Amino acid sequence: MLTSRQLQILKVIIDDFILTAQPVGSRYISKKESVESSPATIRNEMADLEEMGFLEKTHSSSGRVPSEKGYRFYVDHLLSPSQLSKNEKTEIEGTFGQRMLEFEQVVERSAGILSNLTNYTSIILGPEVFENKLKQLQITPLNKETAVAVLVTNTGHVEHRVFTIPVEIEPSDLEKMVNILNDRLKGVALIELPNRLNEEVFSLLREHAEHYNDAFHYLRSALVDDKPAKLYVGGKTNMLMQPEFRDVDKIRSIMSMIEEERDIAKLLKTNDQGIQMMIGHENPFDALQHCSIITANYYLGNQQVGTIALLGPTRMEYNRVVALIEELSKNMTKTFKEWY
Amino acid sequence: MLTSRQLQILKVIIDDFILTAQPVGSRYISKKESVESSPATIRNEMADLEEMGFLEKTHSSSGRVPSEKGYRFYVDHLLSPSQLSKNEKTEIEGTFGQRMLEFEQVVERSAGILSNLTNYTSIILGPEVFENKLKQLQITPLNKETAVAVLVTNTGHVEHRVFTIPVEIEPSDLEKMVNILNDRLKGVALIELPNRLNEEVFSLLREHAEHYNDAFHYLRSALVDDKPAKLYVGGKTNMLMQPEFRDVDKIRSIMSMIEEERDIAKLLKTNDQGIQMMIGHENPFDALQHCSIITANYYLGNQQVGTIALLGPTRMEYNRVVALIEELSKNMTKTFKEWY
DNA sequence: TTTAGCACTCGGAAGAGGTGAGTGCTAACA
DNA sequence: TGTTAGCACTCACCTCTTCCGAGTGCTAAA
Repeated sequence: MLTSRQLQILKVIIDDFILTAQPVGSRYISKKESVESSPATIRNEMADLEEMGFLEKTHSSSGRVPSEKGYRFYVDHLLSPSQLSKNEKTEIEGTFGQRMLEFEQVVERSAGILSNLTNYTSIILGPEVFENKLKQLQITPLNKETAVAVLVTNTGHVEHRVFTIPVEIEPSDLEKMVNILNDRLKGVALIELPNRLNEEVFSLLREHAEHYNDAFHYLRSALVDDKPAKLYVGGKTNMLMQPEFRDVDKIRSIMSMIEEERDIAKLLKTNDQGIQMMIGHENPFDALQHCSIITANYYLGNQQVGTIALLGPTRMEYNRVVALIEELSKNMTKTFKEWY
Repeated sequence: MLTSRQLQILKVIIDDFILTAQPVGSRYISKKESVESSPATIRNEMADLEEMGFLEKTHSSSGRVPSEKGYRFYVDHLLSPSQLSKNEKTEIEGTFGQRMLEFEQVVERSAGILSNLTNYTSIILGPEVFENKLKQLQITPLNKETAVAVLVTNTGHVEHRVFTIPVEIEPSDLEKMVNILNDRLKGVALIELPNRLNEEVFSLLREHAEHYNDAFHYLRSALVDDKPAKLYVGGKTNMLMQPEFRDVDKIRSIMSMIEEERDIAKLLKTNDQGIQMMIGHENPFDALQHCSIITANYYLGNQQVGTIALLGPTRMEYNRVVALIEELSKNMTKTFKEWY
């Protein structure tokens, strides 16, 4: 167990290193109000903390730097989420005070706020669209060969897909067909659509007109939804301002990963409640070994639909960031609740 | 006027510098097959070329490096667009050989091809949506207060906007209303919609039901289209591989500009036919002073709708890039032509 | 247990010297 | 008159050394 002096010293070191990115020395710590001891005593304590794995040295005669274990201990035991500053409050209230009607808008602005206020990169994982329920289907012919199917879901999300149609289809037939489809498919989850089409609707359509065999085939392909959850990224260039990422190669691997989307999306997809943190090697990706990721989920009603995350160096302002993310996920959840 | 030997030397220098990013010396040039003279002669010519402003030295005893004027002369007079390589051909044909139905898909893949094959950053400016003509309008109520308006245009583009509705509206009334709107607004350009609504439709709606005063107001706001043309960017991280952009600050200003979108969009918006090039300071933005931008337009029918561009260092493989962009803009134009 | 003192370590800045790729200039040559 | 060989010169870059200072660990005294 750590003594209270060790706790204090560890906290001072991490707090200071987060601010300056410079190794912290014993003399400097001794001058802090919160610590009374002399540099020599502090050196002894630091040596102990290093032995326990909470601190590291960059070279044999340098000051101390937090290890990943140190950060982990810090966020688990020493973290006191800070109050939001006036500036932060006004920015959040200014945005969520406005009436927003579109999901994308809320998410995009949230990502913007998060990256603006932190100088880190914000990543928001959107909802899995395929869980949405169909509210209305519309098919609009574009020319002789193609038509566009538009699906509006219960959450106000709009999907569209262009597909080929058999030449023979008549406008009036099409209308009939769309009516049947709407009648039978309303309320069905998008991912279920192709199946439902098979079971119920096919026979029904067949009764009402010819040539539906072909049409059916094409329509079905149009209704298959294989789009992954969308990723909203804010402040991509913020990473370039962090001193630990002055190295172009490091930055490139991180940015490639963000651009790739797939791995990041997988990483963020959790169902856990509250704030989650991954510090350095706690995530499996080489590119993110010097990064920390803080995530929180947001909800639509009681259902968790997406994740809001912040990507920064392991030397992250955890206390500020945690407060911010908590506040934002609350605001998002609240906004969505008002809609439904 | 330049002698043919000077032309040859200039070409060798630029070709080589584009490949290696290293200053080119006289001894090296003299060993090239295409040049017969001795290093001393070449030095004399190089001194002349420098005096004329086509070459520069990085320091007093370094080899020569092309100046922006040099590049400009090169692309104007020495450029022989290269044949596409087998690799390039298969990648393009592989993509455009598939049947693609959606505009976004074509543009996104084109951007992908361009950045993959070049290691530069590709930027494609989408069409101005507001010029599209309305094909079908649909309004779907989401809850008591909001509805989503979906607009399908003649190009298969789908726009949607959530808007507030007055509480009193009945489903059957809504259907009537949508029918009237579709009847009156089909074929109208999106940007014209709000006006048309004023002139013709308002009175018509009024005759058919009460409460349209309010509904009208909200609907109108939903039909205002202020979205700028969309930007499709591919290979954002490619810039980080160019040796001239090892400097994090340079990269940051370039990436911020791309992320910003507004200035880039303005820069790309041209009506000129054929390939356009901006070399270094020929563009007005500080961040892009060491970049070149090659653009070509693509067409929908005879109408120019968007621009396809490649952003790289001034030391760009102009001959390859020009051939590629030409080929791609042709393929895009052709694909779109088949649709309409 | 704490602290003062001291020798020690190491990164980083500054300077010196050497190397090599490249130049410009001059004078001889075809 | 244009071309070329020869040569002195320049400058980036590398390496080696030196010096400095911030910081350490250890020891012995308080």
